[in-house]
Amino acid sequence: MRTSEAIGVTKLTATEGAVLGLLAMEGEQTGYDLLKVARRSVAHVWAPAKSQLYAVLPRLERAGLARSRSGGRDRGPNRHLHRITKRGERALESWLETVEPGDREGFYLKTFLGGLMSQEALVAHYRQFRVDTLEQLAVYGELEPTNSRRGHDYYHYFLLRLGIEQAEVALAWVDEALAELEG
Amino acid sequence: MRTSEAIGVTKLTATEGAVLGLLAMEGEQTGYDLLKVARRSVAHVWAPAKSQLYAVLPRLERAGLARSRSGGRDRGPNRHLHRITKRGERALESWLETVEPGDREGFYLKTFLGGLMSQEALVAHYRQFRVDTLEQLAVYGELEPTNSRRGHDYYHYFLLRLGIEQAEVALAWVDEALAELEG
DNA sequence: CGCACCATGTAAGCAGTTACATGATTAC
DNA sequence: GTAATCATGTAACTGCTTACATGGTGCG
Repeated sequence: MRTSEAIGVTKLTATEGAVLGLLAMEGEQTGYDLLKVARRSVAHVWAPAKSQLYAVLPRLERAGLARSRSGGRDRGPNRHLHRITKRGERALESWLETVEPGDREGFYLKTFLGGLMSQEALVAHYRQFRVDTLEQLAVYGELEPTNSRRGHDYYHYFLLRLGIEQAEVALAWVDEALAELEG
Repeated sequence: MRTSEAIGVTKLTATEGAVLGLLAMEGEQTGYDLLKVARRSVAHVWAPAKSQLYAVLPRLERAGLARSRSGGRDRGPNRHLHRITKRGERALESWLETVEPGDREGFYLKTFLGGLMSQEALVAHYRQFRVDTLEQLAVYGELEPTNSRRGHDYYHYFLLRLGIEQAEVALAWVDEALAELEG
């Protein structure tokens, strides 16, 4: 949120984007509910700590991207129901459509919220992920022939193999996904 | 370093372990050199920022795990040559041999330094990684049948597939690695 | 009676990034 | 000249985790 109210769009961090995305997907929620939702849906991609979530919500509110109201309960601690604002929706859309080369976490998060963006934007993310994966494979391809398989290199080679295999699977996956999304 | 000088062993964070590991592997180094070494070796597993490295080195020194001397150069900024101490070696060994369930980053880092630990400790790390991978697969196995492939689930399914395929590759990889290490 | 769940947060520390700041040496 | 490399750091954030703190509700 450190930037550019001047050009009318607020830049979001991943945490902010994720929370706004959940609010957009799920509607008005308490912090507690957001945590539960996150844990049973995005968890393998993004798993915020309780303290982190409760820190982000007021930040979003101060920036005018979300608003909260005290929710209908008389007992126990005040429930704060949070919802995304129009400004928040604009910021979310702009964040969702921004492709960041090399940002794998961002890719997972944004494509998890794929239903909130245009087809073109989604495809652009997948295409960038494909490029990133190819670059990763190229790095491994340079490393591999320099590995002597002796001394410390013996141990490094195991990890190199895992990296290569993971990248190859990712490449096959992204090609299939692109075929389906663009097909 | 927040703990237990009382029992004689200092617990290390991942960053501290990684730096001590590099010092143990490469011998006396400047911060600058450590950065370069890290970038051409561990980079795909652990890639510290410059500011991070320069912050850790004095921390290690204050804890008596590393020592530095002004290195032989008259010009430019002082070169600080860092080396691991006996205490550092003990702390490193204890960190290396500690298996942390579910800590994938830690697994990568520690097995990268596999040459610095016993065969048994190394195998224990791989075995735990196998268990973690199976657990991950079990989580995906529960998620998959609940996915409707409609609405937002349509987008989540892509990520679920990637997760499953990555985990399957990891499982095959760890089995092969264990066969080689235990064989 | 105790435990799990609802619901909110604060505090403290490390992890990691980007930007700022300085200044010498070496190679083109 | 100027760019890269050597070599050191500081400042300011955000991200993320663990531990602390509080208090009501509902179930067995």
